[in-house]
Amino acid sequence: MPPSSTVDRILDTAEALFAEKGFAETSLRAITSKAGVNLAAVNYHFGSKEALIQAVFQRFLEAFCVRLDEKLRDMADDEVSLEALLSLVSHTSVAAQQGDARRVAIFFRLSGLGYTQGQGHLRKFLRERYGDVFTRFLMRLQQAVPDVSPMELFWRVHFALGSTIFTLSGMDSLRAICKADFGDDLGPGDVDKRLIAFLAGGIRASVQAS
Amino acid sequence: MPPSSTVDRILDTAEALFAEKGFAETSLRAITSKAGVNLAAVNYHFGSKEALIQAVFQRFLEAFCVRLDEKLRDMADDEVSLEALLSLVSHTSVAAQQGDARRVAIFFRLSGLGYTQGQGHLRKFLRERYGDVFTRFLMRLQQAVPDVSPMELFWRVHFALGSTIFTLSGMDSLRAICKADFGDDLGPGDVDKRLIAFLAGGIRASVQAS
DNA sequence: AGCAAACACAAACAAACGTTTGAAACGTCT
DNA sequence: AGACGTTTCAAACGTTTGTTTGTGTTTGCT
Repeated sequence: MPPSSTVDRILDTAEALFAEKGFAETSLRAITSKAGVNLAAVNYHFGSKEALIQAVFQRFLEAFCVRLDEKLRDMADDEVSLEALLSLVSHTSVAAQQGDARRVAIFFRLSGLGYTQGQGHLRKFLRERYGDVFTRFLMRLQQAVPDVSPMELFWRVHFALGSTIFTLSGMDSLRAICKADFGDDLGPGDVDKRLIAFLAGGIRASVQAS
Repeated sequence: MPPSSTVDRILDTAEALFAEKGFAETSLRAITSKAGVNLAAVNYHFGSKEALIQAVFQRFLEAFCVRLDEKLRDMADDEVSLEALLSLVSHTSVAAQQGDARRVAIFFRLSGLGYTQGQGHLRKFLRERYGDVFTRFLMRLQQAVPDVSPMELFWRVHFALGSTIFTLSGMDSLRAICKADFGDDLGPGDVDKRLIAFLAGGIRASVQAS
């Protein structure tokens, strides 16, 4: 095991508990006792609870953004479809978590919480640190749907982001309901396909005259 | 003013503070001091903090569901377009808050928090109490897009719900960004139009072969 | 071996939390 | 007026929170 497994155990446990209960609802004592480390370890290694939250985010986002950026550069100047770009995000998310679909869901759940909770100082942090990757992705999207004006695209991307975060946040519950109501047991990949089709349809929607 | 203005002042203040900071992050002391009432008033009038949260929800949802149900019955067996149904939700939300767009945003922000936070016992409460109105609305949607299978529609409605909650949760921030980046100062109505177009496009998207 | 830095640990800290208490103030009856 | 139920209020309750402290223990370097 790694030289400092305490740090990793804290990060892993915090990630899971934050996603399950939320930030404020998860105490350091719950994290440390479940992780099997001393209570003071959090403040020793991370400084504070808020710094822990940022560290949890950063660990995923770093991996995700690096991989996404690589793939975007690999595409060079190729023309890529809207669906391909959306799938890219999905696949990169999964790959950045070493194929663990459960952790992908956890991360998006965290994103949703972080996006709405916490006065947005987390959002500013993300924008400053990974804003350029996001901008690069946005330009690719614009190439894929040249008929949609930049401002329209801005809004639609955020609409799509909402769907994604919301869906992946509660995917387990939704899949359970789906199975109960329709008898269809969908895998995570099936949901992804449906979501991407929905998002592509929305982003491509013709602008209606007002 | 009403006979019991204490209850209303608590509800109003709690609604705003919950939306701003989240449930766990908002203390009863913050609510009561801002509302200008005694700390013990919450437990006296509502019983507990959790009961307060439910009361805040119920006040809006009751008004919303009653109005939505009325409008749905008024439509009788008319054929209504998908866009018209989505607009109906939007207009009903605004009407149920007496035209106060700020409070509509607050409510959707609360919905988003309630949907992800709190182990879902709030979601169960909503489903039990207002599930039939939701079902009735869903049947109308199905009529509007008969080509989409029921299960597909189930998923797409939840995708749409995610977009809506997420967007209206952070609409103010997004509008500020939009103004800064594009110089376009959109009103809440403009965002609604764009959101509805996006949702309609997504819900109507053709199912792709897998 | 010996020293210093890094880490783990139990214990305690002050602050904030939701909730309860008992008495004061209020309005409404007969 | 007096008595009653309702509401308000300041104060305190017992927990739980994040953080800090002091003291061991381990680790790596010379």
